Amino acid sequence: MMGVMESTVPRMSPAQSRAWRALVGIGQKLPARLDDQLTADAGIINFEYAILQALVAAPDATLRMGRLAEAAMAPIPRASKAVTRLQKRGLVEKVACTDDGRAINVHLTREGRLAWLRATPPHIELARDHLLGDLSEEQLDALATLLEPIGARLDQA
Amino acid sequence: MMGVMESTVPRMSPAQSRAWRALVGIGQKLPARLDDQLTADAGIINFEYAILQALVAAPDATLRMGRLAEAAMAPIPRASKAVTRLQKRGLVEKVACTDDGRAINVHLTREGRLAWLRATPPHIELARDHLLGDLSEEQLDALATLLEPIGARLDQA
DNA sequence: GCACGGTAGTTGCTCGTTCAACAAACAAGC
DNA sequence: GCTTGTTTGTTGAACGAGCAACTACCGTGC
Repeated sequence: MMGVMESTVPRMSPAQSRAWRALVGIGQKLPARLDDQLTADAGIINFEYAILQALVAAPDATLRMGRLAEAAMAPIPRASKAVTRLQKRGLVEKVACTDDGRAINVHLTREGRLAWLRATPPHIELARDHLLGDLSEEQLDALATLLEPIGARLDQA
Repeated sequence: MMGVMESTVPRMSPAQSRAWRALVGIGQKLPARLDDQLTADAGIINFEYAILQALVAAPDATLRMGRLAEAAMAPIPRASKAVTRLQKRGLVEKVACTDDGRAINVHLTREGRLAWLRATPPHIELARDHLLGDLSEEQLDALATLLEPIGARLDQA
């Protein structure tokens, strides 16, 4: 009976399961690794880095909460709490918006920019040199071309 | 001054940053997607599925806690808590080991096997058909060959 | 037999994420 | 100028992960 039941379970081809395993492995280990590097070098986690990054790239180093969440590809509550954390550490400040009483402008402080500057070189180095370092331009393109459609499919419900 | 500071920040080539973005996107979205599918179909999260999977593949559907943690590629405390959760839901049972008083044998119950059977087809379908579906055998091999060294480098401290 | 170091798991605490509920402010229509 | 509905963020509670104690047990050497 057990044998009968298990025989109905669908299977993947060897190539599929190899690719799948590799993919899942990335999904498990990459986020943890990014957090480790950033925590060690700047005392922030990856998502907080994404927030600083978005602010660095923004005009006047300022972004409304909603836009910030959007730029960091996260739901608003998550951004709101992360901003509160960063504010307590002085990396960011919240400024009430005069145009719209509901809105909050998040502004990168000098401390916040310094943290970003401290975090970024090792971050790039990890990505570029350590993880992608030995891939040729063609391999990088091939990798991106293979992954992008998968990423796109992950977005649809 | 700001310009001077920013000019010292290292940069990635276009191909590198494209591949990097794709990779990080996978790392963010894939785990969440797996949890969503498994929660919807069997009321478990991905890590709990990994535990059931390891037990299904084990002789007598039983594994010592430590071996189980190893099979699920997780530290022991994480496995311990997950097993306790699964036990409370009746998917797994803990059996004291007669040989070694410290050890705990984790055994898959009938309920647990049913949950695995319920979860697996949609899980395979998501991986194989929805996410990897349109890749040829050659592309799957290429993807795995590109990702595996990256995964390996993620393991080293 | 006992003391010792090592091993197997558990538990407590902190932290970040999620989701639903909430408050506050805007905007439109009557 | 209210009221109703919508947008913008915040907050509270529940959950899982990580890490450092801690307990309990094994094994070795004396």
